[in-house]
Amino acid sequence: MLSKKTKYALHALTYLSKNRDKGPILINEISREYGISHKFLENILLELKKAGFLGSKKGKGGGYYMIKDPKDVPLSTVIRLLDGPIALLPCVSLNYYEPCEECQDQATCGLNSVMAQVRDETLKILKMKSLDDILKVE
Amino acid sequence: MLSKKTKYALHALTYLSKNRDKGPILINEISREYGISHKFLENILLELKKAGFLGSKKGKGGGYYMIKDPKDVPLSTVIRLLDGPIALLPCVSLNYYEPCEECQDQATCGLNSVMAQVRDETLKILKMKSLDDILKVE
DNA sequence: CATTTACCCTATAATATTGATGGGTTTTAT
DNA sequence: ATAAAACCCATCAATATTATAGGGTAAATG
Repeated sequence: MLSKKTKYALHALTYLSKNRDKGPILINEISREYGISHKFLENILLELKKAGFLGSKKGKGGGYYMIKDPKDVPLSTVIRLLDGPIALLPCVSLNYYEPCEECQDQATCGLNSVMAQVRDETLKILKMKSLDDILKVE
Repeated sequence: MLSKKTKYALHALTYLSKNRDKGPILINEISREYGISHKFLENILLELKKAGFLGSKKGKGGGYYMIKDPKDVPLSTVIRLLDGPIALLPCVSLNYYEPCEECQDQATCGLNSVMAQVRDETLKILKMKSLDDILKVE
């Protein structure tokens, strides 16, 4: 399941995408819009900025704004950033790999190969689908 | 990510599948084999029994044993039983559906439709693959 | 200079999930 | 009758998640 953090991030990103022409947008505006606590959202937006999706401007008239084209923000990247691994097992995670303690031989582990398949199919979709694809209505 | 509970369940099931000819098998034997606490495993085996995968016999010479053919135990069923929903959003879960608070219109929600796709592809694999498929070596 | 607003850090608490434990009951074989 | 083992109940411990709060600093605007 996606965490609220990730959902909030996606909400914020879609909101900022829809309002790209309006210049910097206040944290407060977004948090009010979606009922997210100001401070919690602050952290999320900061992460999104550090990841290169958003820009920001301080001081009066400041706020956050999209840097990237929504088409260039795959859902997989957002989910990984906020939620971590997409894979169902650490031993099949591409970005957060860890060997599994129990299984002796990964190459011949039946579960490993099934979960690698699941990961591949999931990623195929989440990499293809971008922010732009969920903008329609939301 | 799969919980330890689910992983333990899969381990127990594969162990019992491999030893189907040996009659009832002690909780202790399985817990020693995989380093799972006896009590925790007890709960898991009980759930698997109630779900109809396992049978049990009390008293001396008792233990747990497979009832179903491993071919008839899809991974999706085991995961759902122990871990709950497979979907990434409650609003696209087939077995644990809940509407999402934020989104106004599910029919036109872009995220909903993407996650439904992911669910479908994931389920396609996890329904097709059974316990039997992960028995090879493990 | 004063105000605004993002930025950064810490801490806390409430809640949920996950994993583990302890103690006792019932069934069964010998 | 005794011992073995599943069964059942309650609770706790550890961890992660979600959210809130407070304090301040830095930059930009007017």
